[in-house]
Amino acid sequence: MMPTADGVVRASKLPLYHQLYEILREKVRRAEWRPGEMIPSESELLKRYGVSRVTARQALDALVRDGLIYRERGRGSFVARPALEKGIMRILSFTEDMLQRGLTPGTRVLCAGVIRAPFEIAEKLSVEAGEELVRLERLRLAENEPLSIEESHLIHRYCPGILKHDFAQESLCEVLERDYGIRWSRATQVIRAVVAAPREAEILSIRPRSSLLFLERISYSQQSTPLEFLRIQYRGDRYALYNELTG
Amino acid sequence: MMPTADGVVRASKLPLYHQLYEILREKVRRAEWRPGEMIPSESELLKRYGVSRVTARQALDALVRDGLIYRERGRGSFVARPALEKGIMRILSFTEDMLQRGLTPGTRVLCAGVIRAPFEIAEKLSVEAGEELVRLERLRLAENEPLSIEESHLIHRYCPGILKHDFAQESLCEVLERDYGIRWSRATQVIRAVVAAPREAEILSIRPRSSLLFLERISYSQQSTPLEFLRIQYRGDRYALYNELTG
DNA sequence: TAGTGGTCTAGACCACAAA
DNA sequence: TTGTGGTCTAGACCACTAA
Repeated sequence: MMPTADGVVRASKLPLYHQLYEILREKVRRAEWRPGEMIPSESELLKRYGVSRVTARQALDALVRDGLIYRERGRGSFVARPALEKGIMRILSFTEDMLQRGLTPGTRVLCAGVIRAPFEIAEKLSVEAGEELVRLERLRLAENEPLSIEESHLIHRYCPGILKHDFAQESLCEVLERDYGIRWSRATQVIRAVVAAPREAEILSIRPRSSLLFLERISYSQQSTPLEFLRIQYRGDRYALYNELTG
Repeated sequence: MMPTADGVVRASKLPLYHQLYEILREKVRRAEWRPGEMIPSESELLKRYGVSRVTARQALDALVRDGLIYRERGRGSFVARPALEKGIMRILSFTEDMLQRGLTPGTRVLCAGVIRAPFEIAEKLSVEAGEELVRLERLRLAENEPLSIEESHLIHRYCPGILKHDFAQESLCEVLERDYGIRWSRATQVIRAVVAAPREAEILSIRPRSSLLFLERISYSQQSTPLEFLRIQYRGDRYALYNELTG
């Protein structure tokens, strides 16, 4: 439900300030303006999009809160430098994560199919036990070396037919967004240290009983519906998480 | 620079919406209204504080973003239930952490002394190698069972004489705040899974080569000076971290 | 001095909830 | 029907920056 072309649609159900916010956010994201560069002033936006000043400011304020732009009185509004994630951990796809770390990502599919939700997973996804889930198990590589095993569980009825894709080539995230309009708004996760089971040790090419960093994550759609339950087991010797805390 | 009494001050340098925000935030914080209870409607706030609707809404929107209130069209604005810390991890003392988890904390001091900063720690604290550091190693207990080993390193010149305290009884955090005026404003940390070394396994009463959740944390004072380098090794079988991610 | 963003106002129409 | 919050407008004055 994006505003068509490049302008706001007054007939739309989406508020004008939200449409304008989306338009400007896309321009920043697509790097239409470079970091540090000035974006159109408020008065230009009023003329360009035919909205009132308050409405335009509502959109701009949201961009400031997102850390995408900053504003200086008397000077203008500017695209922010790629922000240091202010203590907030973002949901990253494996590919994004690897590229940020300067590593080349790779993927092999270990297993892909539909299963009946066991009780403990059904509970986390707020569905009935026995509900159909898409289960996708992938080996993730960094620089062609095994790094982690990811086991995704998606509620099948929200993404029917998704298994026809080859997830060694395509990103699950991208397919969900492109074909099903699903994007993650937030997630909760538990972080543990566990001992590698024999099967996982073999797949990851490590000694049995090595340490693994183990994540269990529930991801929520924009409608705040839990749609994915994810388990990731990272090789303890090759992966660490980084975060910031506030006082 | 709080608004005096209970009203906005038009002569103040602080914007009206910010004054109103502070006033309302205090009322919520002091539990003047109970969670779930309706707060005055916009029209009441306009009359009560003599501001325009846009201004009042600016204050209310900020409270919504803070998670202190929620609003429902046609019904009113209500005090939110105690919010789940929205993805931001806070720096907790061991005691706070245990009490939140409903466990009884305990501490034994394994080692306390002054050392010369080795290179890798000096670097993280931005001091010269060889600078005097207070090193405090503690065993942490939950329900009288070993849970973790904490190794703190503090820059000695910021807290001279701190070792006269008995840290089996006193909290390091509290002593730092009370006697030295030091409080943590933020921290950065790295999270890993490691294999327990023989000494640590013995202290923690676990099998050798068990998995440990390993944190390395640098804590910054209010002046943004790094003052503490902390290593914590948690038993993997008894401890997990929880956090939230944003999309 | 001209242009920018920061603040504030009075008033309007709407969708929605509850009585 | 009444009251609530959601959206939007046109216009105003201000402080600040840069020429």
